[in-house]
Amino acid sequence: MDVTSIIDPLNDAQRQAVTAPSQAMLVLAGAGSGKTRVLVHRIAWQIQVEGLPAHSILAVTFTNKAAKEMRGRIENLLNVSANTLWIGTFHGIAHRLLRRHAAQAKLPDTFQVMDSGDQLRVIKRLLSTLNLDDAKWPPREIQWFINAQKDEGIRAKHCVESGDAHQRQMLAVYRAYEQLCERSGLVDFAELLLRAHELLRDNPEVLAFYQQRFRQVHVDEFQDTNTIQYAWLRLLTDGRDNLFVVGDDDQSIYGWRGAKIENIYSFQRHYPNHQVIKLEQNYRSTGTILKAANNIIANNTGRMGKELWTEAGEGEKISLYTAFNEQDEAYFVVERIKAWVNEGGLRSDAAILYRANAQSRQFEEKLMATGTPYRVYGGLRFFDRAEIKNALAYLRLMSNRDDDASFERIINTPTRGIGAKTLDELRIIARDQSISLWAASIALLNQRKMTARATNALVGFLELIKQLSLQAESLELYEKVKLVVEKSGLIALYTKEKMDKGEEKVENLEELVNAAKLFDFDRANEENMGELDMFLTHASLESGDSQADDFEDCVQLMTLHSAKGLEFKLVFLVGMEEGLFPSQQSVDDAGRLEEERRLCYVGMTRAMQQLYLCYTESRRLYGRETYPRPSRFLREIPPELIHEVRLRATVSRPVSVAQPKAASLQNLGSYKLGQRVSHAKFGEGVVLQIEGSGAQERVQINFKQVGVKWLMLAYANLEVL
DNA sequence: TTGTTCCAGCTTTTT
DNA sequence: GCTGGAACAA
Repeated sequence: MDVTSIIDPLNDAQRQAVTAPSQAMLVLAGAGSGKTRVLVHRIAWQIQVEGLPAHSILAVTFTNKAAKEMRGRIENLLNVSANTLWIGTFHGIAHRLLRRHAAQAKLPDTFQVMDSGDQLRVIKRLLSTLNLDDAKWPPREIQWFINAQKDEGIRAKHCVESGDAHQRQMLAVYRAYEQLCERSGLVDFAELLLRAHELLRDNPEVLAFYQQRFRQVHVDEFQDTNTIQYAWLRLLTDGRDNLFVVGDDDQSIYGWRGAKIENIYSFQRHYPNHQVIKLEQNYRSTGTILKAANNIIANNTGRMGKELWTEAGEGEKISLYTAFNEQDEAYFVVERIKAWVNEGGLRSDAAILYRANAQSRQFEEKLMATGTPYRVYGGLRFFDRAEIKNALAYLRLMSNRDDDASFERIINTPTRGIGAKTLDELRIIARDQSISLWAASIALLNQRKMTARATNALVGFLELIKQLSLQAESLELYEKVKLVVEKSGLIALYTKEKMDKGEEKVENLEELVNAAKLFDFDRANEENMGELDMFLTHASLESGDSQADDFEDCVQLMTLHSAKGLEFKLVFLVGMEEGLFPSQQSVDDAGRLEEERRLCYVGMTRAMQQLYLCYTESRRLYGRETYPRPSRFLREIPPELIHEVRLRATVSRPVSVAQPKAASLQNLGSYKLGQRVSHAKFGEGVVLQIEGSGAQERVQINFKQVGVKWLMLAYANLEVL
């Protein structure tokens, strides 16, 4: 067997991790140190050299993307298909266990997974049936509460009632929510993990089976595991020392959603025979970038301790740009990207990273204005779109009549004359008799108390669903989807919706049919599920990319969080200001501040060749002009690594040359960048930028007293000093 | 039922 | 200051 291809591409530390005998192992892998490579090669090693059958290996990741990549790379390395290998997300694997052992997990065979949007809707509805004012009980807060409890493994019945009225009410909602999910056969994301944990904990024969089956368990991004995920891993590997985890305490940036960095420390206590291997050689960035990143992260306390190094050279200095305001910041970045492209760089090798999504707009506008293609990450995903969720809700209801969340979603979409009144009655019956809305509809019709119109409308809806189920029975999956999309009236609804929005929705529905056609049922069809249920689960568990892979070469815009795991030759880290990064909400809490610092570390280590840091002296935020101080993280970088960009020279534009026709107004040519002017109301200032021409010509002025403002030249009545 | 107005909220995100 | 959602009027 060809072992060389597995171990040859590895450095010493990596090889040590890959070829170690089976034991508990903690691989502390710094940014860009070949973390995924170690996992992939470790698994390949076990199959090819240790002779473990592929089905006895489990590998868990956080995202579908990571799981997919890992499977692909293993198959590539071994040159065989690795279907029997269990690689998936925590939620995906948990779901698989629950499907296989639905009865032991006390779930109906037809249970459906709901995503966080569905969950929020369920909670909102619950609040109204409980007669709780959702202004006083914000649904999002309750959702957060419920998920946080579940992430800690706490069911409503385990919660200790404190005297606190607020907490008691939250608990009451939690309890009601659990009942509703039970009745509707709905399982939310956190529930998947909690149920799977309970399944193993309470069924010794199931646990024993999987403990024996999985001879090796691997975990990626271990620093991001939460309490219940780690508890689940411990059950699976109890007493067997076969847990292999890879992570980086310095890259833990999801504490706010329940990730427990402490799990890394607990690991060392729980598996006393473990071995720790540090991967510190970096294959991504220049020496300068690493030095700066190391210096920043060194300000955190309680680290495991790691220092990245590289064999590559020092590289260029880190550039620091001080912008007047966010417009100027965006302008500068876009100019630099243009220069990069002119020198032969790819746009897709350039990334603009920011702390908050709201920051993207300035950059988008400037990129748009210069005709530079770009892609913004994040935003609505395919399966999150309203029209898609509506179509899926029809399919769900066909599969499971008791799915109240879907029932509510589509009972009057498209409108079919079933109003709030009928719905209210249904809810009351459902609540009083503890039955589903579907069953309540039948009960209500039997009472024969409704008006003919309402009766007809309701009967029409029930009949529609029944008819659809009947007709769908013998059809292929994609034909079922097609049938629903057409017969439900959704296509008709969106076709007549005005503006181009409706057209897009119709296209998305067609895309859904297409997705069903391409759906790879074989991939995971060992579960006892029908094809339709598989597809619906797929829709919940993999919300799909926000846009289909666009092969156009474009500039990448994303938050620092979504940049984790990626790398770019040219990186702009923008908005490096106190209050923005670190964010205002984090500065008072040492723990949260350290998480912000890790985020900064993550951002900087994305850069391969060139790193630009930017901050502004003035920024419009929530409609207010603010004058932020430079981020403290900037001061944590040794000054000798930084090159301050002297800006005006590089940014000035030949405005008067390019726009000779702007001459209609008297002031042609008298405004240059840096020109000192005076305004009747704002006083004295300096011209920063000039835009537009003729009556639209505007100048940006930094006033001594009132700060930076844009003024229409035609009305400003400026006096040149 | 739809279009309009009003009002709160405003880090980060995957599953 | 903008956006999305909910309340309200026609």
